[in-house]
Amino acid sequence: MSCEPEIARAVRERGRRLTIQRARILSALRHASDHQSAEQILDRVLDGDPHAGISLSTVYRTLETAADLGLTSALRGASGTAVYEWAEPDAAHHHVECAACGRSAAVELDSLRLAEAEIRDRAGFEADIRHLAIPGLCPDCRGGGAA
Amino acid sequence: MSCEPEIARAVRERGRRLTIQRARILSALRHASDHQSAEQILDRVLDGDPHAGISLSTVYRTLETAADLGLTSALRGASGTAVYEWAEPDAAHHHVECAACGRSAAVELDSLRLAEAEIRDRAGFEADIRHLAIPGLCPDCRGGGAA
DNA sequence: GATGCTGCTGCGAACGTTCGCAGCAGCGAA
DNA sequence: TTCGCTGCTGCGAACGTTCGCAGCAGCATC
Repeated sequence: MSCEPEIARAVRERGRRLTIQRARILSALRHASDHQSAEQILDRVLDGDPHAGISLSTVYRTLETAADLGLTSALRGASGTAVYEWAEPDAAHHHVECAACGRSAAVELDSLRLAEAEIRDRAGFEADIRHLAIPGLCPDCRGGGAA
Repeated sequence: MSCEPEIARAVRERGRRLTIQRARILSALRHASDHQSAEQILDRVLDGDPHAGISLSTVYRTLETAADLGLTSALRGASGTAVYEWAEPDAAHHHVECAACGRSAAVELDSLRLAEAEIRDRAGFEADIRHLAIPGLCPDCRGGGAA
């Protein structure tokens, strides 16, 4: 886990305490290849160390804190289950999620950047669409279900 | 409640059964001036008739069914609590919700229509952004919190 | 190394929502 | 009007998530 010092620095630099739990949870998410639910992250942590004694509450709290710090980003879709990913500053993207099969895809959408500007102009809101899983129907489910 | 025949017709026309519960629930939402949570709707129904004996499960199921039929639209925001509104076909709009105070606003956004087209082109997904409360910070919370 | 502040944690309860089940009731057919 | 099919309902349990609380432990200070 070569990235633990990096995580430690990132947490402490922002004036937060580094706890064993935070290091384990963030490291697990850091090494995950794709979106992870809170429960999946806890499984990963306990997989690495069954005696870690980390609770699900702590996973949720850590992920929320880390999102505040800009280390992770949370993604809440129509399914109700939130998923989390390590925030790569370069890989700013948007997410589409199939309402039927749950499959998700990442897309880079220029029009959503426009939309954020439009929202600021019209309603004065500072919107953040990146943390949103846009519901929809994927090609497969669309083909099978409707036209 | 002059609109009950209208609701009855709308439900039956689409091959669904009209039950007392559905009529009451949809009528309550129809006469509400703004977004209502499932619990608020149940309160309204029981307020009109305390002996109605309608359960929260039925409210949720009815609202989901009605959304399928295009009668209502569900709106799931970052708060986790879903709210529902009567679907006015003319008033297609998008929703922005303040992550800090929960206040929401409706905006008509051309760029989100573009985004739907862009998503179709790039990912093949048929997206529906209208049923989404876009998280953000309202002018008040933005002013008080950050800049 | 010892001490103290306070931010963080685990526990368990509670929230809003969904699901499975057995029974009820709407609506078409007779 | 009666009958039967089956879609709908109420109940209660379960899900994912959040919250309050008391105690623990990171980190700055000495």
